[in-house]
Amino acid sequence: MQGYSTLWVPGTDHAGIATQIKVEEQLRVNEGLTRYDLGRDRFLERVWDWKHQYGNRIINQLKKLGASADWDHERFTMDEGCSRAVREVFVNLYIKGLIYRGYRIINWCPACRTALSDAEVEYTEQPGAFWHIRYPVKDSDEYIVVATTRPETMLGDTAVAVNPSDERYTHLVGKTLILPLVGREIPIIADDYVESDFGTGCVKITPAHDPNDFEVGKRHDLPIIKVMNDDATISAEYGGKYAGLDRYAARRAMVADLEEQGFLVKTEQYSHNVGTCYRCKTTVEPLTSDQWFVKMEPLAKPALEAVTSGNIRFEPERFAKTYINWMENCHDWCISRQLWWGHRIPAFYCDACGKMTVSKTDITTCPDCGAPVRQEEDVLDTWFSSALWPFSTMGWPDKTADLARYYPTNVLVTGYDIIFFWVARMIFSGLEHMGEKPFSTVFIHGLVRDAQGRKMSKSLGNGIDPLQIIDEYGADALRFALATGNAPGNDMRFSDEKIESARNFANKLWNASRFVLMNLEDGDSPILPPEEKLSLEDKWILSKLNILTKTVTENIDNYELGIALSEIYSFTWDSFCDWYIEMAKSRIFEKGSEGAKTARSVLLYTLSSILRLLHPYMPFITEEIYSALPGCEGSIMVAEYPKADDALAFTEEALDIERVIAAIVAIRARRAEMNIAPSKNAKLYIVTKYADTFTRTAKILEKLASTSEVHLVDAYEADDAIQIVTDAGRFFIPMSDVIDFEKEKIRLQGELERMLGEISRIEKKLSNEGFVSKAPAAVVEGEKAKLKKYTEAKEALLLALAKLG
RNA sequence: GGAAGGUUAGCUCAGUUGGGAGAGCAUCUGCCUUACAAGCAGAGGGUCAUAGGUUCGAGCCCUAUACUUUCCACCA
Repeated sequence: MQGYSTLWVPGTDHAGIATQIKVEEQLRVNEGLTRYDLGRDRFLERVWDWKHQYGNRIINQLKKLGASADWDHERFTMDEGCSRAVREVFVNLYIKGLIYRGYRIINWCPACRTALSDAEVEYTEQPGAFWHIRYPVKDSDEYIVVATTRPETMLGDTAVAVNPSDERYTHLVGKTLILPLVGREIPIIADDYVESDFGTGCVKITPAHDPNDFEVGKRHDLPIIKVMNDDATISAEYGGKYAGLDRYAARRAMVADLEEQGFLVKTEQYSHNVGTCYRCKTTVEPLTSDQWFVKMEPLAKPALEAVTSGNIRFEPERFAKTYINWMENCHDWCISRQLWWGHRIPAFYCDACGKMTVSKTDITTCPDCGAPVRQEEDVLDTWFSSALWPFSTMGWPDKTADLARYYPTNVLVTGYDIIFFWVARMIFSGLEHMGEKPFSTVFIHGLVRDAQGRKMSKSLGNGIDPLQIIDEYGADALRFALATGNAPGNDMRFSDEKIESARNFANKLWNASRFVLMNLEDGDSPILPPEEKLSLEDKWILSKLNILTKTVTENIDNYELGIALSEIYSFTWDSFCDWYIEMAKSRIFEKGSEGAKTARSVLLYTLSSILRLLHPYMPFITEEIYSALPGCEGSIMVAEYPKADDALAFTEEALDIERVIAAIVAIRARRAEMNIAPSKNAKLYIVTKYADTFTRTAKILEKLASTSEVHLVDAYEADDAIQIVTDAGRFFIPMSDVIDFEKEKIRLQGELERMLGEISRIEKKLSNEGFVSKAPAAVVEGEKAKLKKYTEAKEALLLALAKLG
């Protein structure tokens, strides 16, 4: 609408874990099969079937919402183009040494049977116990007590650590312990990682099942003993009598045995944070495993710099801190997943010669020895492909026209919950592979919660189906409700009241439009007549519209969508409907008159402007109404967005109407207070120094204040007042109740100052010879016109101030 | 443990260079006034969490406290 070429790429990612779980569940429930029963290829066919059946839902929801996306440009992370980009990136990073394969400790979900990245682990506070266990020192009566929340992992203990400065244990460092239940000998080591004042000051070290222990193990060159299988049962190799038991069953059994054999010193109740799988909520088991990683340090550095330098800006700004904090502290990114649904890692193993080949294209034989190769079974983290979205969707690695035109893009809009998952990774991926940031501004919005403020979730069943809301209230109402009364980045509660109010607004706009349309005559258009034909109230609404246009544009430019919308709302409802239309009626109903024609033009002009200002928020109703207006050709989608025009700033006239409105409000209030029925007309005597204003608006007063006669009396003294004369008596309203002279004075002075500022700014500009000679003539003329306008406004303000004394 | 946010009308929330305390919903009163009862016209309702400070002036800026939400890290 503002004439820019824009692109919104709609699309979806393949949601690796979530989708695979869903299809596996379907398979199990409907056919009693597992994915292994089908085998990889046939299982993937099923997933694609599922994708084709349900994958369009999001897209359809977007369409139903009226999203103005480029639907021909729709992309999916598993489509051909995106997949090609994934391979390109993977191989490039591998060659650069930024992707490596390693035996590391990772987060393992025993239910999904896959590795998870750090970001995919959610911590929840859970009650647990803290078991204090006695570890006897070899060839001695001494012992050490360790405290643990996961006694089952002691099967994999390869040391006990104490703090080197902890004098209680100094004499034991270097000695050997006998691991209870197992009988294995393990050393006592000293490491700064241990905090003396927590627990007993002694930590059992299980490098295979704890990330910190893994680090300690590396430092002390400890063996890694992995005691759990992929399904979190105890392994046969190291499990002894506990082999095959589930981790929790093993825990119970071992605690019982420890107690029986006198190793259990005490059991404390203890509440602690437990990592769970973000998809299935199963408690994550840290364990060592062969996985693929992205080396983060070299990527994080420029990504950090891009934001700290302001090259990429977060809106609202506070989210930059979230981002920076994460980027500064992130570990290497585990990108392999033991799933089938996803981009299969393009690494090929030769069993004959042991060589591994990473390749952009599929290979069947080893480039070294010619023997057949087998491809890596693992797939990539979904976010690995989502991270490439800004360029993978533009045809990269080819140098396409789209890529040249739309990379980098301006704004990324997303929720704060995926700043780490998505935004961070798009930024470092874009910088690394394109050599340039993917976008300039990250516009963060909050989350929609239910009416009680809870996060929407499947288990609570408190989610909202947008399609159902749209069905009931309309897409425009939904959009309005989501945009209004909400500051950027803040969560909002979704409630029926809110959407009903939005629906009512749409209804109000519809009815106002009906009024305008049903009163039109042939030849009417939204083109304004010359200024001298405009009435006071015309000038008032046009001035207000002009201010509105300015405010809305400024706020949208500043990403303040909610403020902009509420301005449109109150202008439309309060100013346009409640006052202007009511004021215009007296002229409108004088069919065939010049005044009626003018009023219709102003109605059309204002309505058309409202529709265009509102269109980004409420596309459907605005399009529908706009298409019915005379002089509004084509789709509103490509109509020009209103621009502020100071030729329509009628400051003085607007003030006059504000006074009349104040008077009417005061009269109505007094009537209501005195129980004068609205149907009862009253006579009005206005004693005022604003006689001129009230003369010109007598008809409006008559109608909107339910009076039969309006009499004006010039005032020479300061005893201005409105008198209401009815059968019931005579009521006085001091003019000072209607117009707060002091406040008005302050307001006018403020206005005057602004005008003087504008005037001096323009005068300075015009006195600059360079500007006058070099700027286009139209621009110079425009400035001169503005100067004239402002000067007039200044005179008017001075006059008004003089009136106030 | 670290960080960010919140505390404003009965409820849900706006309030962006410090000067008017607001909206929607709810409540009360009166109205089917020829666009609209999903509406119109009135009305009531708030020591802007607390305590200090800066300022002519603070919901807004500073300091501290209380309560609360979320994120990150995670002590075995």
